Amino acid sequence: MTEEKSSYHHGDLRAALLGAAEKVLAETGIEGFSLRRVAREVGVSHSAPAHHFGDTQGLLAALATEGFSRFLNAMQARQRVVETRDARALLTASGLGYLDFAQGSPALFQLMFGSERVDFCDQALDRAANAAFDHLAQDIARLRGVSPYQDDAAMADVMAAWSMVHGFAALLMAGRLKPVQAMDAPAREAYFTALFARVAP
Amino acid sequence: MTEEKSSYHHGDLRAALLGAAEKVLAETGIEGFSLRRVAREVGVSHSAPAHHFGDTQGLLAALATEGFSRFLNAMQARQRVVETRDARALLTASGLGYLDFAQGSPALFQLMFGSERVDFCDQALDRAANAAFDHLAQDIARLRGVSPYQDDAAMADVMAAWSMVHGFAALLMAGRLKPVQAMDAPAREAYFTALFARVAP
DNA sequence: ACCTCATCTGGACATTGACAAGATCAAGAT
DNA sequence: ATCTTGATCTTGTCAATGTCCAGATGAGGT
Repeated sequence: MTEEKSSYHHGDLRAALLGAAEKVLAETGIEGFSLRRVAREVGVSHSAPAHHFGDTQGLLAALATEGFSRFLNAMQARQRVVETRDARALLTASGLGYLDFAQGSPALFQLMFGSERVDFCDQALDRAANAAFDHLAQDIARLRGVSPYQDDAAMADVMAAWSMVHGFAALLMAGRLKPVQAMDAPAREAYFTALFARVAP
Repeated sequence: MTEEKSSYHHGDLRAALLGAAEKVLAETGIEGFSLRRVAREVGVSHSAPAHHFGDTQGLLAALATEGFSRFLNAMQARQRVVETRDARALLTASGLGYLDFAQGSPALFQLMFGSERVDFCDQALDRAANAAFDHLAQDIARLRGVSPYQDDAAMADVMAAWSMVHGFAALLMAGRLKPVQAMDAPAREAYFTALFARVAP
């Protein structure tokens, strides 16, 4: 974190831009996001980001890629504090991690799932997104004892679990789940856990 | 639909702007949406929309309001073609209508649920959104025989149903439900129906 | 010492949202 | 018949933005 703004070359501008971009995204939201503002935040010229990310889509794609990585971490973090190795408890933990991420980084969550500004043709992004989803698939595989990629019923479990968590998270972030929004964090978790149990009976 | 561009006053500019706005939204998406482009589409000066809607947020709020109205219509339309009066069949029909709307107007769907550019403080918008959700609540009420607003278990059913449909629709629109996207329309409907049945056992 | 090339700067251009002042016109008041 | 009022729409303007382009800078290899 040592400040060194003497040199013409920044040293690690790409990482600095990504960090600033996340800050700007969290502050202004997707719609208010601006390349020039990100550049200002870092203290470089307005067109410096272009060299590293091409255009706005490029920067947002990189940001979303990092987002999916943290998204995966959030699910794994919840699983790490689970005492048992019970497959159902681990699946629920992933769901709670899913919610943790959405509530902790709402703008990033929205960027990853609800924006046309991200280009999923980007290979790194697609890989990161698939890795996060594969994690849920593995949870189902552990629960069912068979890989969803080889068993249609298990794949249906995956789809049901994804849809349920994501719908709950998205509606909550959109402010459309008023009865749930009135709850405090522990009550909300318990409520979600009960709902989530329906998809993996 | 008679063209009359002779007069200085348009006659029903507000409606014309709303129609053009929906067209522009569908063509360019939310991020590419532009007030000036809408004005151009109607053949009117670039700041004419401001008088009717204030600013961009105002127009999008009006657009989202109309969207929720059609959203409700889509669910009701599916229910109308149901032969039986079976409560479960009617709930499923609502879910399929939910999907119809999302797939038929993806940009509008995204505007209504996933954009910060819409101001839900707008009363008309909030009323339209609540009306659409109340419809699902009534489906559950018919199924359970008790109003969700008076019974916590029934409200949990509503939350589960909302989360499931919305998650399925949102992930499908985001291109994240690859196994489902490969299906044709009838297969997709059958698949969703099977998933949806889990939340109302 | 020189070269090469990735990195970063500064200027330019078209487009946008918002604002302000004025033009146009319909409808009621006198 | 003329005036007034207010809603509707236009024109001009400003700052901000994304993208492109030519050029400045300097690190690392030859």
